[in-house]
Amino acid sequence: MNYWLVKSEPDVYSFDQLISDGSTRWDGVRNYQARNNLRGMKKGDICLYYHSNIGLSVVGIARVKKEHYPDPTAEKGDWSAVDLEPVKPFKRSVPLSEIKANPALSELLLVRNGRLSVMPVTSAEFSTLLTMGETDL
DNA sequence: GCCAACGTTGGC
DNA sequence: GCCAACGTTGGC
Repeated sequence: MNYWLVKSEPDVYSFDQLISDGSTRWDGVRNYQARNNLRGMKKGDICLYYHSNIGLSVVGIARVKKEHYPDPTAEKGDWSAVDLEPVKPFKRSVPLSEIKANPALSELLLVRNGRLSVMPVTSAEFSTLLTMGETDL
């Protein structure tokens, strides 16, 4: 079991939208590092869901429903997509400011590389974030 | 809306 | 293979 964090702008595709859809195709990634992370996802892996631009907080938990396959939205190039399904929203969303302020999360790639949209999270970081979100898996 | 950080492209 | 120029992302 591995843990990940995925970013989405909520006015493009929010966690609430994922809940009402039941599942979604996570496509459109055009960054090699993020793509390689997508390819590392196994079915059942857990993803934290982060709202960028608006909200700036971790808002919920999703799960890998289908492992990577060629991204149908890619007209050229070697890109991948996965399918995600919602698990549950955080009881309390965790803002970026708190994440940055927490020494236990200083190595989190969200902080270290603000532009990466799909990233691995360690199990320690994951449980820290769950606690901050007042949520259990 | 601005700007910093990062990634990509292309000339040499 | 280096590096300048440019484009994009995303926080502020």
